[in-house]
Amino acid sequence: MLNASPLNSLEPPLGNFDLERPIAIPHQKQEQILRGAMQVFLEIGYAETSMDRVAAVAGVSKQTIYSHFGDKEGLFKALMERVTINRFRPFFCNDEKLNGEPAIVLRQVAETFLTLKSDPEYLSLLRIIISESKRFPEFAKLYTQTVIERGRELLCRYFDAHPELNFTDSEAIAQIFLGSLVSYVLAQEILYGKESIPLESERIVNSLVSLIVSDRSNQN
Amino acid sequence: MLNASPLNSLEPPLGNFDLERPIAIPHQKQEQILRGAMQVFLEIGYAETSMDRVAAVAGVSKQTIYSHFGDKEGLFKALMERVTINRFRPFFCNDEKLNGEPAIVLRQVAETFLTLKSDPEYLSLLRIIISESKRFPEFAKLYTQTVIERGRELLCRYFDAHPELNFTDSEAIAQIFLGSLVSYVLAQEILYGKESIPLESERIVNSLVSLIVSDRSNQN
DNA sequence: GTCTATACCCTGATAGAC
DNA sequence: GTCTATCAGGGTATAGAC
Repeated sequence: MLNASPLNSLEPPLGNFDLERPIAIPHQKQEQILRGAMQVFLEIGYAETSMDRVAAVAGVSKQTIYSHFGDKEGLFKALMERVTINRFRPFFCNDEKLNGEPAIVLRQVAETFLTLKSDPEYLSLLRIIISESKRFPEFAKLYTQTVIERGRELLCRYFDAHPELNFTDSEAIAQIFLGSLVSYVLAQEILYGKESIPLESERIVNSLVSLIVSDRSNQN
Repeated sequence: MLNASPLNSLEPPLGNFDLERPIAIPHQKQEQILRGAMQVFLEIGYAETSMDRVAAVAGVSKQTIYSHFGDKEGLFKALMERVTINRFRPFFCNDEKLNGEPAIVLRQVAETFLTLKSDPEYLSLLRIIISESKRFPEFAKLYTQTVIERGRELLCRYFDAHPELNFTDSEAIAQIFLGSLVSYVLAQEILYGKESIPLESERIVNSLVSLIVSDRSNQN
């Protein structure tokens, strides 16, 4: 089994991704294969995806895929590592925005996050990460690290810089803040909530912000 | 294709389940098949599950399954309908608990919900509903209806009966309350957050309750 | 390096005995 | 109703020509 692709050769042990490491630039054929693979895997999931279909969509022969990525699992891993990190890393890296009044900053964070609601690629990616979380736990962990852990850290830092918010456990509050947004997207989009129990983003943002910045000065 | 099983014969159009309709009691063989099917489907997902394996686990021949449920899709649908409704319906049906002081009632609701965190069957069910939400949207909708819609309704009714909470949009608050719990379970258990960024249930419950019951009397 | 052709396995589904 | 035996098709992966 060949394993000399730039994507795999320097790969750290599973579940121990280095988020700061720059993504290796693959050769042109590999890029072409990965683009096709992304389309198919994200559309129909791991088990349903056949290598024939990936080859057809990517416009290469099956053997070419096998020589570059070893087997189906190798292809999927290479794809998911690239796509997870590339999609989510930029999202929580712009620290500079977190300055200003809580009501305004938090509203902006929430609204930025909720743009994902109408991003089909993000929705497919989230679904496949959950779907394959048992077979490929490393990508579930990678997601929690890149999105949840980073987001929580950034929010925590902001909360701690604003003692007037009066939080006794800023980590938990950050988790609640992000979690309510994640599950709102999940329920409305992936679980078709918008078809049976629609609820506008704006209402979530308004109520969430008002809960967070509410005056707690006269409480224990 | 036979379709005379009690589970299917009276089935309403897909995506239009009647939550009040009592579940038909299947014959003994059907029960036996469904138990085996549940084990396999919840463990490894729809696409990976083979009818051979279900037959082996259930202790019947493949043909017996086919004569009862028609095909793989029919088996899965019968299973999911039963298991989704049976697992979730009782959860939000005990209205009587929702009486008393907000801080106490809401804490109890949250704690009850979070018992699901250590319920492997619930976790598998949630994962497969999300995994198959594209192929079988009807069960995603069934889930949103039985869990999210019902839960939101109950909470809304409680909130509206307690104007001192000073909510301008109790529906949105209810969504945030339940959503933060759902996503906490998702992140910690299904996405292995507890291995990399553990956070105790108690902290979530404390902060969530304190956010909700916080004094908003001197705000717009 | 990339292609065509193919080996070999396992799948969902069926036929027919009892 | 339930079983054993079997079919046709499509899956991953490989061999060998160029």
